[in-house]
Amino acid sequence: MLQVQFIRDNKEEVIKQLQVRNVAASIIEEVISLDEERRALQAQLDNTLAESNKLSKEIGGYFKSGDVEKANELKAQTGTLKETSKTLSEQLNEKSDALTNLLYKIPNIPHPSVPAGNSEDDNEEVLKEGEVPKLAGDALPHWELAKKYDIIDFDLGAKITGAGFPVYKGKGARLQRALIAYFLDKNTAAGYTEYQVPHLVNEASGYGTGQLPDKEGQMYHIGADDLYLIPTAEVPVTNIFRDEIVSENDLPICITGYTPCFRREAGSYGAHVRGLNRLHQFDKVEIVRVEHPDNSYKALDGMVAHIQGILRELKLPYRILRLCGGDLGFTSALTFDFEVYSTAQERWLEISSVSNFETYQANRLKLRFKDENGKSVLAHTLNGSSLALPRVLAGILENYQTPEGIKIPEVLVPYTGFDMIS
RNA sequence: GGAGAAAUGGCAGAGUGGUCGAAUGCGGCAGUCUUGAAAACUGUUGAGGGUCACACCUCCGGGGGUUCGAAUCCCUCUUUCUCCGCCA
Repeated sequence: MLQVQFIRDNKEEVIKQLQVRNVAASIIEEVISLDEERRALQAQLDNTLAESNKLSKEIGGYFKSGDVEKANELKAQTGTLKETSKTLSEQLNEKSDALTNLLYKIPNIPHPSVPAGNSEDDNEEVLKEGEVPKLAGDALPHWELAKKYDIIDFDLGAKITGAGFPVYKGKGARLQRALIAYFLDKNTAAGYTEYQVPHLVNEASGYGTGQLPDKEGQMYHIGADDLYLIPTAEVPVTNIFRDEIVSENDLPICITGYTPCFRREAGSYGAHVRGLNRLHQFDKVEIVRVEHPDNSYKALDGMVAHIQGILRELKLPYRILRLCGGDLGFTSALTFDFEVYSTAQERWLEISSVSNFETYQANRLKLRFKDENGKSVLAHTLNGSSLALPRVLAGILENYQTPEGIKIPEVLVPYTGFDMIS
């Protein structure tokens, strides 16, 4: 969430910049007035407590010196102070909660380079690269290919669990494993440390990265234990740093991790969710960075370049989009989406999303570092997929299909142990 | 799952219901000494709110309670450790 202090100090600017995301100015006004009320109550409470602390000390003194009468006299005075402080702290809690809840509803301030816009149609294409292969007229979409070569079984997954939980078989399963290993190797070679993290998280972690409270319906919830299945590794990985103060020398912190991801995707249907296009469970390798604020945009560029490198090696046609205000994720200040061209479906598939959250997550997480003056400063957090497996797989199947079978991208052959699915 | 013990500052580890935000050691930082470093010595060193700056307030795993006053007493939750059971 945004920092109240920042909103207070930059009110007009905040209002203006949030208009790109259609946030009403009245909400900001409300934050400011709630904060004022909160601080006024805090001051009153503090004074009341100070008074009663003082009295208690005096009473202690009298008891020590044996002046019980005087002590009891003072004791009588504490009653009303106690009442007052109780009422005040109740009011204060109410205000603080109201303020926090309101702040939870305000999205991150977009970076100045974020274009205005309402939907994905307004995203700005910043780069397009790679050759779209010319396929034979009878080129198949990946779900047909999956069936033809018996490498992914959607019906079987539906039988065991439900729609959106595919079963990978034989070379299909091996290709998945190869991709995970390849991605992790690329990331660790680029300086990211590999982590294995839990796939279920508690409520506090959900709040830490901003999935809660507003995206509650997107996560699977285990009621009996009050845990959530992770929708992305971002949640457990970023929460490693919840309530942490790291040393400035430790920055940047670069972590990569592979996890399955679980998303309810309620309300999704139709042709766009066919095959691997949208799943309830899928695999993803994620990169997460904790950065010094001065360096975070440079780091974002570095992450974009890193993912470009992977896509070039895979020889997949892709493009990079700068998300517009309307399509930008709630917690992000600037996001680049990567899309791979699906030749058989003749459409672009999102395979990565790389974002700088600036201090938005760090403020919720209380993730800070000590600067050179010994002051605690909120760090910047960034993350990106490198990469999401299903759509990369779809892209490979569709773009690498030949009459003889599906060729395996060269860089993956050492990982798969075969160069053709036929 | 059953029985017991514990949770204190970056770490280790004291703490009697009343100047305890907390002894002491280690670590960190600054200084003295040194050509430099080490050692030694001196000082400093938790977080948040609040203020122009002070004052002041809150925090000793989380939440609640007793009390004029709680790190210290009570309840509850969580976590860790030991023993038993089960188990990849």
